[in-house]
Amino acid sequence: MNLKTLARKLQLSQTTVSRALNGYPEVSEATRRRVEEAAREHNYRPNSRAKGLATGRAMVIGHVIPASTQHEMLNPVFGDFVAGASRAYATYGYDMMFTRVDDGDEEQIYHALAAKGSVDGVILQGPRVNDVRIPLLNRIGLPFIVHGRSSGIEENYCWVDVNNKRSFQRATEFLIDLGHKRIALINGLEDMDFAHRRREGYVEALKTAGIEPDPTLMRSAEMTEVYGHHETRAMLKMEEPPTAILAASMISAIGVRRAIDEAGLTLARDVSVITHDDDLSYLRNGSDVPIFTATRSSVQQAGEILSRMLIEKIEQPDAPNRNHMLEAELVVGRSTGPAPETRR
Amino acid sequence: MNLKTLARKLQLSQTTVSRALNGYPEVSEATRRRVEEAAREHNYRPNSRAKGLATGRAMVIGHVIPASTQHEMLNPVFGDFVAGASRAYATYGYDMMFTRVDDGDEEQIYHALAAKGSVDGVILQGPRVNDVRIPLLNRIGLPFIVHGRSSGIEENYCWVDVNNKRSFQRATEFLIDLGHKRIALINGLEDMDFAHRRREGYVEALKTAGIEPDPTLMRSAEMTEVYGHHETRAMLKMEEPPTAILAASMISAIGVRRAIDEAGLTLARDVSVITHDDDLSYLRNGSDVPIFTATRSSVQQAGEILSRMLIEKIEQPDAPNRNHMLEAELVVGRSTGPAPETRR
DNA sequence: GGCGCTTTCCAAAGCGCTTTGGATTTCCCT
DNA sequence: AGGGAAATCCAAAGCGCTTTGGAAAGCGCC
Repeated sequence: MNLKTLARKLQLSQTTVSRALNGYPEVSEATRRRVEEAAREHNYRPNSRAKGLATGRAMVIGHVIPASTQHEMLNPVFGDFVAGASRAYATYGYDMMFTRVDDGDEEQIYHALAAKGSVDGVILQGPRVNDVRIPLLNRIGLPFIVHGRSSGIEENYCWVDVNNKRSFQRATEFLIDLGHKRIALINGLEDMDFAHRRREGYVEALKTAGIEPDPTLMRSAEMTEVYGHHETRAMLKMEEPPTAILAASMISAIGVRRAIDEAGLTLARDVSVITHDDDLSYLRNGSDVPIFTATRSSVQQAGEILSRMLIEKIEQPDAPNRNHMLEAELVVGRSTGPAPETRR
Repeated sequence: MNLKTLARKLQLSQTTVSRALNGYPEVSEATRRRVEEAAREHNYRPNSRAKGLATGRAMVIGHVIPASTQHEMLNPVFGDFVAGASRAYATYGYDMMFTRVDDGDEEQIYHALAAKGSVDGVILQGPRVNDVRIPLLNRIGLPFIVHGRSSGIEENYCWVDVNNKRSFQRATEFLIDLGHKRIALINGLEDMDFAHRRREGYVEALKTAGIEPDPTLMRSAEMTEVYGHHETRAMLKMEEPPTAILAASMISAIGVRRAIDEAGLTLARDVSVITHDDDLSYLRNGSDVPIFTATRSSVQQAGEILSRMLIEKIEQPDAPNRNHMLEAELVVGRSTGPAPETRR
């Protein structure tokens, strides 16, 4: 069923039917009702490609997912983020499209998306330090918004980010206040901007407290469970092992915990752990009492805010770029306690 | 840059340029090269909506994601599945589109997708027992493939599934062979087909061994960490607690493990655990030695097979429906041991 | 009754591509 | 040289929608 046959069936012109369905005022309420009725009955929906061609709008938001460095899609954070984003899309009538990109082809892909006109805007996930995609997108002129920021990029762009530096600074201070001096950081990949900032916060808190940051206590990699386990096990075997560990995600914290258990140590008593908690639905930080002391910020909520802002940007291209900083809250759970030395 | 201006620039007709770019033989190699060169130089890409309108193909695969019962998207499995699928899409030139659907609107959504023509086919994720979406899609005539199967649906359809029944049957037998008699099942939601089948396998193994299934040892809910923890804690407080637990996913198994630790018991020695392992990239079951004994089947691989089969179906609509059964392998890790009674 | 205004509708152009049906040129062979 | 096949190109229609620029009808008003 297409417009033409529907119009013929109704003995009306395509124009009138189209206008009736799109809420234009030039059509009487009576015919509008008649048209809507018929549309429902015949299960008519305007062909999205034709509509897009005519309007120049795709009503689709693009997500470009790096493939070989597998961060984004495989990271459990991805699902929650997308769930949040989809909530906003659904209310505004947008669909979301994912395009996989192999490393190095990024410039290509963005050019292609813009030229093909298959999306009205894109969400830039997982920004790195000095991320070239930002100037690229500005140059191309495709509306975009960044989930996170990019240190080193001076250009003006739209972003939503968690205050990663502050939250890890606070977490570190919290441990210092508990008497810890050997505090390890099991960070994400530090070319990722969020990890870069977290490290800054961690280092700054240490320095402020007069503790010299120890490079052997700072690790960086993709935030898997196995990674958390591996690094913790290694560090616990050190001559002066850490008494506290900052982990980058719930998943890696689970690995940290496994290593602590295996070493015959007790969480909180022997080794304190603080993790960042993205508040993932499938991996809640406990039910009533949090398992881990954590810096918490819902990535699902971030997704929703982000996509809403992008849609606003698409619909009002000339509005100035907006930003939104989310503060992570520090929730105290069962994984932290006074430093062992302090106790004696 | 569009076809028209590109053609004008080349002093050629649109027809010739289009044919040159789409590999038709009616154009000389010389002009083809000239055209390709110019297209590259001007960064020309055919507008996907216009192309779609003309060809009747969207080159997009749809994923419909249930929203309120949040299983699919939030489940960490989602990311890995999509990553696998995207690999196939990328090689065949398809994009993937996600549409969020609130409960009850499913019929609507599929009708809309088909009528709007915004996708060439859909992947049906998370089939339930007696899933009405299958007859619906058959009726609508939109190409689709099911990730899993649906018990109770007799219609002919295309699917890829893990042999869930067999794998849980084997896992249960494995525990029985170790002397366990009180074996608990912490299952997923049992209106989901995969969970339904796992339970069948579990029950059948028990009965075959002459063990009467105990309803108090069978739990069912969404497979979160907190759920695994909660049910395990409850069961360990029973008069006759289980000596072995079958968990439905790595995430819930982590919760199971946490409850065992908290109860002061030791994994494998006091309580054995087997889990299903979807081989998620961020949640590998250990590095060299598996953490958990598990039935393992890569969901990423499933995604790839599934999307490839769907594309084949789209490109050859008249080919008969194909199916693909994946066998989960049983990997023995450090979470299982002989039943406590047996040891004395 | 004729004028202007609003209401209601329509024919046709245009979005950017593919594809049909032909036209033109080149080439080879007898 | 002439005829047919092969190679190369093109004009125009069509995909299904929106939107422009009017036209027709209905209305009150002087």
